[in-house]
Amino acid sequence: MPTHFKGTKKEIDSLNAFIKMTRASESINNRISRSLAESCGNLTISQFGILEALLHLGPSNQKDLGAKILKTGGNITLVIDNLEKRNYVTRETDPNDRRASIVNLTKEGEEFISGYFPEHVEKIVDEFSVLTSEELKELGRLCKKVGMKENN
Amino acid sequence: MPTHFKGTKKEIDSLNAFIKMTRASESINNRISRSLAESCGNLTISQFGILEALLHLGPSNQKDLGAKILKTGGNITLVIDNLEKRNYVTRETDPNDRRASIVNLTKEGEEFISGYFPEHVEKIVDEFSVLTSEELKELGRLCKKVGMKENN
DNA sequence: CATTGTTTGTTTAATGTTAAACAAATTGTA
DNA sequence: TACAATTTGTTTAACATTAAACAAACAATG
Repeated sequence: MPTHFKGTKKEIDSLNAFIKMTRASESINNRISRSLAESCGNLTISQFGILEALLHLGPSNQKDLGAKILKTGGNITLVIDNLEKRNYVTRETDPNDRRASIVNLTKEGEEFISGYFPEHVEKIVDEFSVLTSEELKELGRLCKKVGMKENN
Repeated sequence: MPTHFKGTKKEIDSLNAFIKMTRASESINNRISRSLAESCGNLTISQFGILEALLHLGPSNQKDLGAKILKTGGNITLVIDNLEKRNYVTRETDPNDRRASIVNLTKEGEEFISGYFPEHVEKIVDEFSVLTSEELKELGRLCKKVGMKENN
């Protein structure tokens, strides 16, 4: 189902790449979302993203977490609020900059995310299992190249 | 900034591809969204997707439109409602299946989407301009392959 | 010091999204 | 025909997301 758009080769190829990338990404993320809701007490993909970031980056302020999961500041406030209610994270004010809150994983949050992460990885491996290992690397490389064009 | 996760090569490569694909897709779609809001009277990316589908597929029922833009039925109802308020589409009941509404582009909707589409395409071309034409095609091919794995 | 601008996080209002429950029309099967 | 199951669209409640306005802390410059 290529686009019916009549344009230059470059336009058609760009549009096709865009549509296919969007569809692939959204359908995978929809399935991951549903898994999280089912197996993890209605955990949101944003909440999961924050936990994941904290696990791998260590304590971080909300600004950095927002940049990491590509959400706006107001949204991060709510996501952290909800994670706090679950006792998965705590906030503490940065002594070096009292505007900033440093978000920390609690013991409970750390146990949850590190325990669930392998299962999450297996789901993703399964999603990409149609690609050869060369294709997988190439896909990563190409998406990185496109994603790097952040600054326009 | 590859993931700090320790796992097999396949796990790491899958996770990297997933993260990079998600980031690339979301950051591009965020920018497209913002453009639509600014230049098109707060048109939503879902609304735009529906108009685009109608332009290229012709009149379609809500079920098919939902499948096209990967949104749930209840959401399609609202999106079509909002497009109706803008006088961009109309609903008519399918004479062959009275459960179904066939959604049509109005003259106004058709003029809007076909007039704006070239500008939209240029934005996308620009987003992917960091790739060579071979890379562009390969990205499309790989995403298609991953996206086809719909049925699990 | 005072002022000005920036950064960080919060709040609010408007809207989008989903899942679940539902009604109506259709289809299949006995 | 009658009955059950499916399909299509709608409604509702709960929640996520954003942009905009805001307050507090910081930084820079006079």
